[in-house]
Amino acid sequence: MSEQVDKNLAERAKVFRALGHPMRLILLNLIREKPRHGQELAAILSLNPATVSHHLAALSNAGMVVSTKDQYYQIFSLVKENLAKTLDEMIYIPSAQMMDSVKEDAYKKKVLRTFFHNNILLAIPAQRKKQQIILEEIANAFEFNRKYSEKEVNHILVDFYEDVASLRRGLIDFGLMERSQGVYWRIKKPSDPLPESSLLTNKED
Amino acid sequence: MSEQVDKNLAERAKVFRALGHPMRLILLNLIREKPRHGQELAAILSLNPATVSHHLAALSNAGMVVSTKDQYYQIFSLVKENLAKTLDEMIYIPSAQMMDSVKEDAYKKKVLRTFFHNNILLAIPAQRKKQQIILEEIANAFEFNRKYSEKEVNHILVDFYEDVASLRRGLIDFGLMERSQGVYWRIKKPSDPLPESSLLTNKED
DNA sequence: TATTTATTTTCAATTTCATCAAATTATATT
DNA sequence: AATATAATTTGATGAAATTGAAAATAAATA
Repeated sequence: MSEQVDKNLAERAKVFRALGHPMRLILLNLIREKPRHGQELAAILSLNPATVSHHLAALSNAGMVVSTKDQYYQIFSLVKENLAKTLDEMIYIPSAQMMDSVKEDAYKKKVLRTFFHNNILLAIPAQRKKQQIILEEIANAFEFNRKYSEKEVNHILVDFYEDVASLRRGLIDFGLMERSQGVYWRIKKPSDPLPESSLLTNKED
Repeated sequence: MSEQVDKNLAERAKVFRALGHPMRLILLNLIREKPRHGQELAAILSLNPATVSHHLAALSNAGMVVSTKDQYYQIFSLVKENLAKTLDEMIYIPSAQMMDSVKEDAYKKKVLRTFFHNNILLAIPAQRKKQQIILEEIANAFEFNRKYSEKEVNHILVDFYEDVASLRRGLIDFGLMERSQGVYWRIKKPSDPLPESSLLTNKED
């Protein structure tokens, strides 16, 4: 439940962050006039195309714009529905959920501080609740709607912790990722079931 | 005119940036329930008071909260009026002003790129229009609603450029700062008049 | 196939932000 | 005065964001 809010919270913050740059506000207004492609926007703003691409990616990740491909043009247009809310609505957390959310947040932060240092996992926690927290954190290194080979998965995981096999299995067990014939992909927030298995018990893969 | 928009743009972006952090969203919701002081908020969130202070300063600078002093408590409360707008309204720039704004922005960026490197002023431009741009940039290093001694002013300016006397005089001439008996303060955007004097002509101070 | 055009990704340099400890400022209490 | 409490500022450190050059993709066209 409070999970839901927390998740939401991070996502709301992401929207605000995406809007928190003057150049991106100009981009949105140019796109509002009519859908445009990156090259055009870069020309208008006399900006490096790569820079525009970065900005558009941020806006796209936050759901403020969508793009469709037309020939070799990527045409960006505004998602007006997502701009209809007031700041107030974007910010609001029902007070019933507040304390849960706050406590959850404080607990998570404590666990992450304990088990991570400089983005490196010091050890795999013994408690499943804590495993869940650290695995959710690690899962964020993977994008949604993308396939990863096992090699790619390992490459990402080894930066966190040497025992990539345990991490990989944990991500699957906790429903954060799925695998089919050697291909992995991230899963869109499961309904938070604690799995039977623990990362510290059955070690085979 | 397009100045007006640009200025606005930066300010709007600042509001979004202030809202672009999960912790600050929680802070706003806690403050919404009832006005609170920093210590209380820090305790609830098990956060260092200094951290809370920084967050509240960001929210305050963006106009999302105000504070009143009561004994030695600084009580923060929500500015609901500023949360009533939709994202759309916050973002919108009338298309008439768009092109002006864009051109202005591109020009400014070009001038700043030419005359600054790593936040250091390479030279004082000869044209007053460009002087204005670089001085406005430098003026941002000073806060509003604060007094600075000449020593403090110099200390800030010397990081930009050795000839602090010229910069100081420029800030005054262009109406970006005012001085009275050795005390300086920043001025709230004048109506952009180009002064008669140029930084490169009369050099006495 | 080779070349052009648009876009994205990767990498590196730089800047800005987040966080907390320590020092400082301001007010209240003894 | 000395002590206690709240808040802010400063400094250090790590994390994240911005930017653009260069390389990699992808589609169109000669």
